[in-house]
Amino acid sequence: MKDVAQHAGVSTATVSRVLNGHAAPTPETRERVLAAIEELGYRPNALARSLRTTSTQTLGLVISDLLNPFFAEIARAVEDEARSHGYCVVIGNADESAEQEATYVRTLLDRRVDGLLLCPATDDPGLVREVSAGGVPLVLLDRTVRGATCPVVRADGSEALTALARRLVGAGHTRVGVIAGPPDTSTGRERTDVFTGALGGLAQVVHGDFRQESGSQAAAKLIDDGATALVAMDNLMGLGALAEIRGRGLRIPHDIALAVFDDQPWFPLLDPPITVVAQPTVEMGRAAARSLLALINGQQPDDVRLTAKLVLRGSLGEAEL
Amino acid sequence: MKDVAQHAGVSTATVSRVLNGHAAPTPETRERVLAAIEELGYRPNALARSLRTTSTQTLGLVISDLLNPFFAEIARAVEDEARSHGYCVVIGNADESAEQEATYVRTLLDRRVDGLLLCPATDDPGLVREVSAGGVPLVLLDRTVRGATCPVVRADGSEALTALARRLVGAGHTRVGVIAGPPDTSTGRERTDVFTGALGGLAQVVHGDFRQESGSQAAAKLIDDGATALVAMDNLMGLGALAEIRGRGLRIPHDIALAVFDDQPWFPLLDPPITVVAQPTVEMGRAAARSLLALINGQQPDDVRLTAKLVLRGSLGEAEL
DNA sequence: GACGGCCGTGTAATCGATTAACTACTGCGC
DNA sequence: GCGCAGTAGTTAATCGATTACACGGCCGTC
Repeated sequence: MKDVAQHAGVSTATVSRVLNGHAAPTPETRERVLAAIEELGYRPNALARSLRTTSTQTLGLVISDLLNPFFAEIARAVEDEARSHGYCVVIGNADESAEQEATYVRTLLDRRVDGLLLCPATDDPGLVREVSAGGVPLVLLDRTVRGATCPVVRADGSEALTALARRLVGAGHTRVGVIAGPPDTSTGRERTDVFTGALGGLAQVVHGDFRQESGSQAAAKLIDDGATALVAMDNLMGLGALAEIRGRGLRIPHDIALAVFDDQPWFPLLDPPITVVAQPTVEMGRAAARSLLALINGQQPDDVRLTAKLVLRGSLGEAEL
Repeated sequence: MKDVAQHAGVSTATVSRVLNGHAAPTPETRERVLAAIEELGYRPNALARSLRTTSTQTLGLVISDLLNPFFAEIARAVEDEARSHGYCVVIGNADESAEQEATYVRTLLDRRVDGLLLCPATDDPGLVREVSAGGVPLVLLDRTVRGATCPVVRADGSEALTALARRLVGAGHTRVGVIAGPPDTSTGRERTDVFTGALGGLAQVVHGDFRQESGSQAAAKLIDDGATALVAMDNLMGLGALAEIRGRGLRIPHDIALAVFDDQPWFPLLDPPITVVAQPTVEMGRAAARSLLALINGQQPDDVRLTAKLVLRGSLGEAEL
């Protein structure tokens, strides 16, 4: 910056003013400064600027698993929304581990992100408190924690799950195997509670960990126990269940029905296409980013609750259509 | 930091030494400082530290599309490798747009990443030159550019594609539709060249843009032109082709054969499972991160060329088995 | 013609760390 | 008792920006 100033025959203050679009500098001075910048290929140091202004124009996003298309879509939406407001997003991959999640959150705080978007790995409010104590704007996404005091953005699947349960009962299923998420996550618990409640005793629950392998294992157990329908509460576990079903040579929906929480672009291409509860991922990501930006600007955004929809496609059998 | 120093009755220099594990401070002093840090909940400001040390312990990664599982896997692998060396990764999503790619690269440079990993959207070496001119360590990943002067990490699919072509010819296919990538990307061109060369005149090529929609359109055109086999040069275009095939009620492999470049976890679950050329994504990501770290440490890593493998699964028909 | 106001720039303090150079103290040998 | 080496800790410069305040020139008014 000093070089630029010297080159243009002005002080660094003037260079800074030109850079930040202040009213002061003469058009002529401005021109000289811009020429010098161009000539020297100068680019301002964002670190120094942030240090001085205490604003990084950066949002932190800590998600549970980048390989899960659900979170990838959310990340993408958050990024789009943030960018359109001049913010940049730094993504942290917690890998469904509370420990790694904490590490990432701290790293992001150390780098002074202007706000943080978090998909908490567990119910534990400890980390959320830590962030709040630091006074950093925080919005929870997809999942919440016990006694959360910050805005939460998530999808409500109750209606869709209730409708799904009704279909299954109506189709005469007697044992519905539920491949549930971890009981220490809000989404894991809530979805399972609503769904088993609506099934009224027909449900048999096995908990997985939101990963493919656990889906296969849970499916195996449930099939062995005589389940006539399987419902996976997350798309990766759904993939695992599907693999197990195929591995055993069972046919959907003839031998067993299947439904999955979270849609995927390839679900409609299976034979039969998979019935799902589809979350509005893009909306969730955008809404979360908007809430966080509002919080950063001193407003108090409300919680956002979007609605997940039941998409019937055929994997439950004719009964559904 | 001043607060901590005051609290512990020492100077900021001493606090800094404790923080950085310097030899100087007495165990007793160290203890007092750590206690003060603990008590005040102090966390060092990474911006200030980086400004002073000119090292951010951060790698930039600019990929073409986060929603493409191929890149998501790479990102994941890069992150793992980087983290294990104490580095953090900032991901930028270029969305297959050269403009957005340039924006991201500049943003990352402004934030003074210690090194940059780039999956270039096009062949154009302009951006690569810009980065090199800035003296920032750079490694190209998956794709290269014309006259690249930096290390490149990629997968070689020639062997697999040649074998694939041989199978198709052997099975008696007369018109093979190739859904190619953009001709201004190295992967798009190379894969197509090798494959059509090996097919010796049986190939009909339509270019897509590495996205699902373009895959469907290309497939439609090729099917209309009487293709008996379709090969998509990227997994998203493969997904699009599959959708088009299903949409027309065609059966694989009876009516048409299909193979895709890039594997996906759900390809084996289709009926029939899809034959693919599988790239070693995790290896690629790790290798790229390692090369970049080597470059940062002043070494001169070689280009890395990994091998993609043909995985036969059934979507080419009995001929393949 | 002198004075007050306004405008474009420059000077210098500041953000929060790191670190070279210096100071103060301890203890040892002669 | 004195000097010297060695060690623990402090002072202050520095990284590259932003910005409050000061300064000097120009113009209009009485």
